[in-house]
Amino acid sequence: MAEPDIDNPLEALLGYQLRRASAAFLADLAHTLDDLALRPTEASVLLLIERNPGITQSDLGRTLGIKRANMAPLAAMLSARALVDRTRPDRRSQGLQLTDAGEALAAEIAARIATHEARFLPDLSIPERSALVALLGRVWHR
Amino acid sequence: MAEPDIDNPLEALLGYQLRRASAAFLADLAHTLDDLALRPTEASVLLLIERNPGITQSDLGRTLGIKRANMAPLAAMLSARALVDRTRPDRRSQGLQLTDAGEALAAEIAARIATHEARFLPDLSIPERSALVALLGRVWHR
DNA sequence: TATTGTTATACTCTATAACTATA
DNA sequence: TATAGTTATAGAGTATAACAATA
Repeated sequence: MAEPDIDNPLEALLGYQLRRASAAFLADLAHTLDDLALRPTEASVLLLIERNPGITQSDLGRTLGIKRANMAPLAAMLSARALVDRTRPDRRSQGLQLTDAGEALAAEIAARIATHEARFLPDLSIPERSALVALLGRVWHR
Repeated sequence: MAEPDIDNPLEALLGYQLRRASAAFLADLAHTLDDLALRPTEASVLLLIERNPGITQSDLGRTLGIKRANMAPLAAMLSARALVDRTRPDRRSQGLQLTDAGEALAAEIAARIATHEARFLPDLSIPERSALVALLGRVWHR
C-alpha cells in the first residue's frame, strides 16, 4: 500500500544516487555518535586534528570543505568542551591539538566509524571498495 | 601556501567520499538551476510528477525520501507558481500533475541535468557508469 | 594587500510533534 | 486505527558580508 508502481527517472542519475547514499550514511553516522554528543562534522574535525597536531583552523576548513566562518564556532565549542587546545604559531593563527580527553574521544570515534562503514558496505572485495572510494574522489576533486 | 602537507585520514572512508561528491554535485546542480528559480529538491519533484501524473504527495515523499511535513509547503509552492495542478482521487489525497508550464519547465530541467551529470562524470565507459550507479543504489537501499 | 579569526545573518534541507479530516 | 495533508518549530550544514588584527 505504500509502494504502487511508481517510475522514478532519477534512479539512473549519479547525482541522485550520491545524494541518497550520502544521506543514509550521514544519518547512520549521526545516530552512531549520538551518545557522544558529537555531530559528524565535529567528529571529522577531531580526527583531522589528531593526525595533524597544530593545524590551523583555516587549513582544517580548506581540507574538509568547511568555510572559515563556520569553522570558528566549531573550534570554539571543541575548545570549550576541553577536547582541543589552542596555541599560536602566529599571532593571528590558531594551532589546534587534542587534549588527553580529545585523544581518547578520537580513538572511540575511529572505532565507531569503522563499524559504521562496515555496516554499509555492500558485498565488495577490498580492491573493489578501494576502487569505489578512488572513483568518488575523482568525481569531486576538480 | 594553501596546502601544506596535511594528512587526511578521512579520505579512505566511503562515507566521506560520498559526502564530498554529493555536496559537489548538489552545489553544481543548484547553480545550474539558479536562473529558473528552482532548487534541486523542487526540480526532482517536478521530474517525478512528470513521469507519474496523479501521484499523491505521500507517495512522492516516500519515493524521494522527503517527509510529508516537508512535502506540503513544497507542493503548495509549486501549485502557487502554476507548475502543478491538484486533483482529488480521494477526499483526503492530493493527486498532482504538471500544468503546461510545468511540462515545459520539466523538459528544460531534464536537459540541464543531463549536461550537469556529464560535467561530473569521470572518464567512465557507459557500463562502468551504470555499475557505479547500481552500486550506490545498493548502498542505501536497505 | 592578503590572510586569520570572528560575528551576524540567511538559506536549504531535514526532523519531530501535534492537529484535522478522511479511509 | 491508520493514513493524507497541514502547520509550527527546531536543528544541522552551508553561504555571504563585514570587521579587526596581523602577515
